[in-house]
Amino acid sequence: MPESDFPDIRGLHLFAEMSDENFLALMRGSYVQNFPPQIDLIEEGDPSDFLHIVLSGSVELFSSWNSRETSMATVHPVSTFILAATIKDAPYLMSARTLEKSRVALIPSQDVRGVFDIDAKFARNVVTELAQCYRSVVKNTKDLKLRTSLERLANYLLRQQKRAGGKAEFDLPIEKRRLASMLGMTPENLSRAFKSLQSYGVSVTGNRVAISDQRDLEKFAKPSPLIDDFST
Amino acid sequence: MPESDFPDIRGLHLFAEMSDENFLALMRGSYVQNFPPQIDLIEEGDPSDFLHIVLSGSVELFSSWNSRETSMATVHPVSTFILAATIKDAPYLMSARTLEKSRVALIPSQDVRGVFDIDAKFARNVVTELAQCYRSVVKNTKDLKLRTSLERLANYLLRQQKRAGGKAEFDLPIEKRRLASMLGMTPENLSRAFKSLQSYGVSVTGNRVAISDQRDLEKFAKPSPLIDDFST
DNA sequence: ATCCATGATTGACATTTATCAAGTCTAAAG
DNA sequence: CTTTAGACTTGATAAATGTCAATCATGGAT
Repeated sequence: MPESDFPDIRGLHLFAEMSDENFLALMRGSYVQNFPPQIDLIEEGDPSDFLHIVLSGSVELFSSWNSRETSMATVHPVSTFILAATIKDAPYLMSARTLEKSRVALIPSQDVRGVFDIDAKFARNVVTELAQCYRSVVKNTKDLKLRTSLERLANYLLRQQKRAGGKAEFDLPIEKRRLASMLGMTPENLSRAFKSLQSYGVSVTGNRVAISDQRDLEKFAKPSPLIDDFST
Repeated sequence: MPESDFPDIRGLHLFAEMSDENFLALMRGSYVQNFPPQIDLIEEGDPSDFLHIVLSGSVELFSSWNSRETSMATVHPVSTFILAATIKDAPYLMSARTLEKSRVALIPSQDVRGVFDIDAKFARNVVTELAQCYRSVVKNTKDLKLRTSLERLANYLLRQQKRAGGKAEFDLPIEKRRLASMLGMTPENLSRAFKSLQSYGVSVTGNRVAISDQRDLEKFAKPSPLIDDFST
């Protein structure tokens, strides 16, 4: 791996506090690769040989069963993915593919587990990261089970708006078909859901979303920190 | 906490490998309490002051939003719950209530975090436990998003059957209304789903389930280790 | 033993969501 | 500039799921 990539990785909370020695040991066995769009990086069920880090571009995590497929998450730079499988030395539960041209670092799982055992700071941060991931998935489950698809979309828009700086207008960061799958609905249904949200002041043209009546949309969406907050 | 409860807790993988000294330090600040059925132990949103351990009885984890409620998991002895909140020092994402008369140990979260920082073995096992929890929730999400309610029920029955020893007959370990909520459906729908599964050789009387044609049910349910296996 | 509260079931119906089949739009390639 | 492939949309329809109301168990309490 070129040393120019070190800072990005070191900047991740996960790697920020470990010793230089251990960090370099991890980097030594790792490598970086550039992938074109729509390339499968991981297939669920495979042994978890590498911890992956998206350095640029973006990666979709998805799962399949019985010839159905669903989007589980989109990973943006700079983030790791499939940490749990790496730590547990268990098969991947999700597949991964690039959405666009992407640069991905690969750290051998064995090395990660090795350093985990000897570097307490790293171990500490692995735990924080895992706890964070766990809580994200729990929130997602609550979103899925407690809300209708229309409510999920409304709250998604509010989350996205906040993430984009809170302005009344912002761009959807992913394709609508993928968004539909993330929210657990069909693309057709998403189209109709956007239409229904017009009554609450939401208008969409292409990827651009405008929220004309913030108050009204929030009254409908009823966002909750215990489902919609990123951090906590 | 009475010393008689120590072995049960020490027997948990989470606490099995830490030093005696640190284990006793944890126990020193902890206490045990007996609760009647249907008592709220935790309300989501509260600060996570204690790591909880079910010693006997059983506890339901559930969540609410907009006056709806959903069952997230049932915790059986001997297991901890809400470890992630404790470690992150973040508010609980789920509420908890006893389902039956239950004995619950409470370990101050601050102590858990303290020992976590000085006991590498404990830290190691916290990570394993968290990774396990994370993967469980991911499997649950796949179950919810990739399967219809009928398929979820069929696979639930197969999992329960395996857990009960693989016999053709076994008992449902929870109320049907709660099962319905766990599976993301209404009690009425669960009733109809059981009826629909008759065509695949499933018969239910009260809590007793009998599977007459294992092959047929599996052909319909299409269980997958990446969704239905407990361990991996 | 009877009563009563609670959960489970059933039927009728409404709502939500998915599916299928056209279409429209858009952006990149020739 | 035109073509074309893919995403998006729309309408019609079907399937799945939820709601409401009534009824049927079942197991404790009196």
